Amino acid sequence: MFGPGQVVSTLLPAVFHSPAAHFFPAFPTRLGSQPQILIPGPFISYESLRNYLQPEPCKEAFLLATQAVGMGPFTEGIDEQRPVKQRRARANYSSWQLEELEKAFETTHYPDIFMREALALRLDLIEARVQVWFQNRRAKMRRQLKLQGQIRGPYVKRDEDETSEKPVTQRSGKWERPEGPSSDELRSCSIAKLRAKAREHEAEIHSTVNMSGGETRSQTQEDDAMHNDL
DNA sequence: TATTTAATGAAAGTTTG
DNA sequence: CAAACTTTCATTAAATA
Repeated sequence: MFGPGQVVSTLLPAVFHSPAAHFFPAFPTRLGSQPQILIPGPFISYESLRNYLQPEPCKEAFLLATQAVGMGPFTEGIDEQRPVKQRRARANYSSWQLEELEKAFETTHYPDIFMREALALRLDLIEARVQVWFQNRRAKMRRQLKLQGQIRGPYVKRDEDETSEKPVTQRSGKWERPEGPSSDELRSCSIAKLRAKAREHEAEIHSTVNMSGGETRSQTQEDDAMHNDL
């Protein structure tokens, strides 16, 4: 339906960080209170969301591109083989995004690709950010549990709620759909492929589209402003 | 300045083609 | 078997109290 880049092409970072960015799917909970303009999720390309916060492959592509063209502040005085790898700008998630992430975390500590994608779409994030958030959140939980254990003594039963949860849908590092077979697996395969393709394409896209931009800054301040306005 | 937490990279595991 | 995915863990660094 959408070729990668087709939708994105007009959505330059500058546009994306404008208030227009907030036309993207908002929360049902938030929708309850205020009517707002929505663009249905399916009309937003995966790439566009990824572009929203640039993932690493984009950056690399960008670096490579700027190097190739011989432009870019990045290349000056830099060891040719090792271009300075800029760290991604730290995202600053808005309170409503964090709320929803926390809610989701209560549901499961190990969301599968589908849940992450859905969540990402809903929160105007890219799936990679959601994934990283969950990783860090689990790390935080483990830290807290450990601390708790130290305080309470050797064996604290990881009692009740989700603390007793392990990678439920996960088997030693590999994810597995709960319901298991057939169509789900097929879908997961195709999604993985799509995502791989998307990555390839976004590299191309960004090598051209992103010349002006540089790193995106976190959108969430704007989000907050916007959503508080609502 | 200390704390919190997003981002990164390495290592190790599984599945798939 | 390599690639593509996941995980944890340790670490770095930005934002903030």
